[in-house]
Parts: sequence; structure tokens; C-alpha cells
Amino acid sequence: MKTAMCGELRSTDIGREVVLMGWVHRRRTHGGLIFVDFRDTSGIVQLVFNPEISPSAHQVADDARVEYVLAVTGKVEARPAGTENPQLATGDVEVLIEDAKVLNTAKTPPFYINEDGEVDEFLRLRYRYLDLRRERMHNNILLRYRTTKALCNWLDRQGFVEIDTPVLVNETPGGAREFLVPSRLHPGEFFALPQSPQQFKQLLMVAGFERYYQVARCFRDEDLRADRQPEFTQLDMEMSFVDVEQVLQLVEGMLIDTVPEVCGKRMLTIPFPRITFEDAINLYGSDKPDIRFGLLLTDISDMVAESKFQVFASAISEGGQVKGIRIPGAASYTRREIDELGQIATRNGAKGLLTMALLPDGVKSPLTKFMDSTAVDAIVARLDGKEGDLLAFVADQPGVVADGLGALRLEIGQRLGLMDQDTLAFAWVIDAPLLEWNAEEGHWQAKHHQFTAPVEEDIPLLETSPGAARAKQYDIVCNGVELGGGSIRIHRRELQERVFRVLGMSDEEARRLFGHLLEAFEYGTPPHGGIALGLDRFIMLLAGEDSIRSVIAFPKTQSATCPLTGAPSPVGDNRLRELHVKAIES
RNA sequence: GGAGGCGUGGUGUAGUGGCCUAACAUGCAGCCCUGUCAAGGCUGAGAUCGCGGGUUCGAAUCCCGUCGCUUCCGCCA
Repeated sequence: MKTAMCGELRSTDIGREVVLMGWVHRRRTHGGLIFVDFRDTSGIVQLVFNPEISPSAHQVADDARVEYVLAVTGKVEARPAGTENPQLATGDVEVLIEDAKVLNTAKTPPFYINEDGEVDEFLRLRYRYLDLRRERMHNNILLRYRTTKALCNWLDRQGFVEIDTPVLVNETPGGAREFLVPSRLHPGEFFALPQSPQQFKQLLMVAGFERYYQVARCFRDEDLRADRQPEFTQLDMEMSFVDVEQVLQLVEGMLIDTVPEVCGKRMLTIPFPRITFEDAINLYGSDKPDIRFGLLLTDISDMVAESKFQVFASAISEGGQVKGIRIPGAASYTRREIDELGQIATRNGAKGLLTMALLPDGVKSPLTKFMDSTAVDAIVARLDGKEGDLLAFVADQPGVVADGLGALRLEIGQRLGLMDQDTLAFAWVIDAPLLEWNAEEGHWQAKHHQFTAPVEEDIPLLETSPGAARAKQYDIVCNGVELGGGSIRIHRRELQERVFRVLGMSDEEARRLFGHLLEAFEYGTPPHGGIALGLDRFIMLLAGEDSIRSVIAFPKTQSATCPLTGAPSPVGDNRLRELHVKAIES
């Protein structure tokens, strides 16, 4: 029987006779003495095989190779003075082996398990069970467990109850494409996998549970990104008898209490700053601002509206704006480097990037031909430009300016090393509009989702000026990542029906799709609201990773496949017939 | 749907028209080695350069196509 964990042995264990079971992490032979770094899920300890102590155990160690599984018996001893290894948690001790047995041999792994180097991601996923043995991945998965558990414990202490909701649900229009599951018992009918447990958690509030949470698996059949997988995990929460303020306070308290419990990163600002949606777009060019650094976007529209520089003047006369950003130390950039910056702006929609280089002998810019030096100096002053800086401007419609300069700002932050990996910059983004105009389909659509309550005084705007109505909605962002979002929900049938109508939904359609919810609202539904946190993204930030794949045990590739199991795969005609489904060529 | 990056011994990289009979590190195999910890020393094996076509006297290198991984745009209430 295994009597100790490798990574937990300390000098207080000296003298103990232990049985260890684990993997050969590394092996160093000295002809006589053999050292083995021995690993289990807890960590690594050094084993010493001395042929004078046990020739048979020494023989086992001599034959063993990396990743062999061994069972060893030996005595924990202090390392001889001067041979301690401070890089190892167990570095003060070693285990002198008296008996050893091979539990299993191992082929040479396809990549290093005892090193942290880059390996082709396909290969890692093909052999994910080996990838997960590697220290970094192993620790990420353990961190994920500890974090999830800490969050659940915290919620439990606050009176939250975890309740499962179904995975086979009804199709919900609006929002992400859903995975469909054919029904054998109902020919031609399909279940959908949930994008989120939204309706069920509201129904749990109707059911009177008051404080619900769930570690909920969610599914979206959309294209993948570094922070988007087709199946992902949300920490989903909902509360009755709350308004915006209580939800923010509670979630903020949960994060402030939990982060120090599971990782050593510091939180930049406590309490978390609250940024209006409008300010986020105006100042950061993003609805998920990275507030670890400044370099805010600065509006100069008023200074150039009358200028002879047509690009600026006409952008403004067409209802647009001109904004700039300061790039410290970039005045000396080469033409090519400046072009690179321009490409970042154009890739995100801008038509171009106009620059002003603040050189020792003056301002170098195409703009100087169109504006006198007083006007130019005023612009430099507004952007707080200093000698050596490069100022970059985009002129266009507000959304385009925000996207272009927002992307540029992140690139600059990256290049200048302003994104401190050890800082978590949480912030709330509040007061987002309830609705946005869908130009393609010609109707208003919910910016968050159709169950979000409008701010009370804006309710009259629903019919008169829908775009101006603000939502009781909030997003939490961290280091430029959208961590989660939620809202106070509509809990009265009349208001919900009004919102459906503004969204262009007929009463019949609303009843067909959401009749059960509307009906539920008639049976004493309490005011309620909640939030869903992207657990994968949260743990990614805690772990300092830049992809959620690094904190998911078995993720999909970017083309949504699993190289380990081969999923997805074609199924036989018999199976399809049983499900009343026919595959068609596309 | 679109744009970019990558694909060379097991792994990570170098090589970008002839100097390549493909280099380096590491891993692997064998031998030596009793205090190492990315141990060290010596010897050796290991790659038709993702795949298919083309250009060329000659292609890892250029062109076209294709597959895979990845980043981003669209998409993701």
C-alpha cells in the first residue's frame, strides 16, 4: 500500500519507512549510485538506489526508463550536507530505497514530460493524458479544482444551493448557434444543448429557492478562439429580491475572498472600478477594457472639425469623430514599424492611421501641411505628448474609431510590457444599452439577452427611443477579458411581452417560444437577477495562461475536433435511421 | 466564409534555388562513472524536409492545390 506522497515529504518525515508509488521523472546513473526523481500527483522526491543497500532494487532502477511506474520501499533520510536541492520542495530529504518493483513499463513518450518546452498542440491533444502529466498542465488542472471548490464553498456559506438543470433542452432562438440532438422517440424533432441555463435559473427563482448556483456546462456551435470552446463551463448564479447593487457587491466579495485563497496574484483595485459602457468605448475603445495601463483614447474632433485636412473634416461632418492615442517612445519607429501599427488599425476596420512623430526638431506629420503650429501644439498638448512619442489618429464613425484604436492600444500595451501578468485588474462595465439595432435583419435586438430588465426610468423609452434605454446589466472584465455578465431580469409578464414586441416578435411567437416563462411570471415571481462567470477564462487568468485550452483537461482543437478520441465521426446508416435523420452532402 | 503564422530525425529548432551526402540541441540505444539533481564523458542509430502536382539542368527552399495546428476578422443574445 502506498503510504506517502512524493511531493509531501519533508525533514519532519526523516526516519520514516515509506512505500511510494509513482512515475520515473528523471534518472541519473553513476555506475554505482542511481538517483531517480520520482513523481506522483503531489510532486517530486529524489530516490537513491545504492547497490550496497539493495542489489535487486538497484537492478530495477538500472533497467527503469522515464515514465516507468514503480513501487518502492525505503527510508526517508536527510540529504548529506551540501547536497540539498533548494529548487525542490522536498529538497532537504531523499528516500534510500530498500525494495523496488516495476508496476508497469512505458514507451519513450512522444514529447518531454519532464520539461516545459513548446510542443505541437495537435501532438499534445493526441496524447493529452501525457500532456496532463506535465507539471504546468497538471498544476493548471489542480488549480481549476481548488478554485471551483473555493467558489462553491463560498457560495454555500452565503446560502446558495447548487441545482442541476437539464442538458437536453428546447431550442432557444436568438444568440449563439446551438448543437442539436435528434430524438429517437419523436421523429423529426430535436433537443438543443443549452447555451446557458438562463431560463431554468429564472424558473428556480419562481420556485422560491432565492439563491441558486451551478457549475454549468454550456454549449455553443460557433467558431473557436483562444478563449472560446464549443463546450465551456460557467459558474452560474441567480438571486431573488436583489437589484444591481447587491449582485455586484456579492460577486465582488466572492472574488476578493477567493483569489488570494488560490493564487498569489494581486488585484489592482479594490473595490472594483465601475466603468460605464459609454466610457469603456470612449476611453478604451473596448467593452472589455484592460485597465492595467492607461494610454486612453483622446477625442480631438473639436480641434480639427474646421481644419483643411479633408480626411478629418469630412469624417466629422459625416457624423464621425477623430481620436488619437499616445504611443510612448515610438517617434523613432521606422516607416515599416509605423505601417505595422496602421495595419492593426485597418484590420479592425479603420481606413487608415494618421501619425504625428514628436521628434527633437519638431513635429513630423502629414498634418503639419494643413494646420498651423499653434493648432498642432494644442493637439499634442491634449494628448499629453512628449518628445519621443508617436501620436496616432483615426477618423471615422465612433464604432470604427473605437475598434481601430482599441486594438492598437492593446498592441502598444503588449509591446511596452504594460500588461503585468501578476496583476488581476477587475472592473465592472455597467449601464450598457438594452437594445442594439440589427441593420442586417432590420430590427432591434437584445444586447445581453431578451430577459434583461431595463432601467426603470428608461422603460418609457422602449417604444419611443429603444436605443437610448439602458439595461440593468453588468459585465465583469479582467485584464481585457470578458469574465462574465449578468443582469436583473424582467419578472412581470407585461414588461416581458413589451420587450418581445420591441424585438419584433409577434405575440403568438412569444407565446410559442417563451409561453412557459410568461406563464410562470403570473404565479408570483420575485424580482431576481444574477450573473454567469466564465470559469475557464477565470482560471486561465489565475494560471497566467493565454488560452482556455490550457485549463481544460480535454479541449477541442480550433476546428472543433478531439485528436485523442477522433470525435466527431460519421455514424452508420442504421443509427441515423433510428434517429430519423438523413445526412446530406454539402 | 476571410486574412496571417507554422509544418524539416522522437521533441524543439537552423537551413529559404546548387556549398544539403540536411546542421544544432535534446531525447533514444550501448559503454564508462558512488553525491547527482537539465549530472558528466565516449560511441552509435535515427529525417525520401505534412501530402499531391508543377516550374527548373537542379527544389526542404519557388509556384499551384490540399491537409493539419494556431492567431485574428466575421460569428459568439
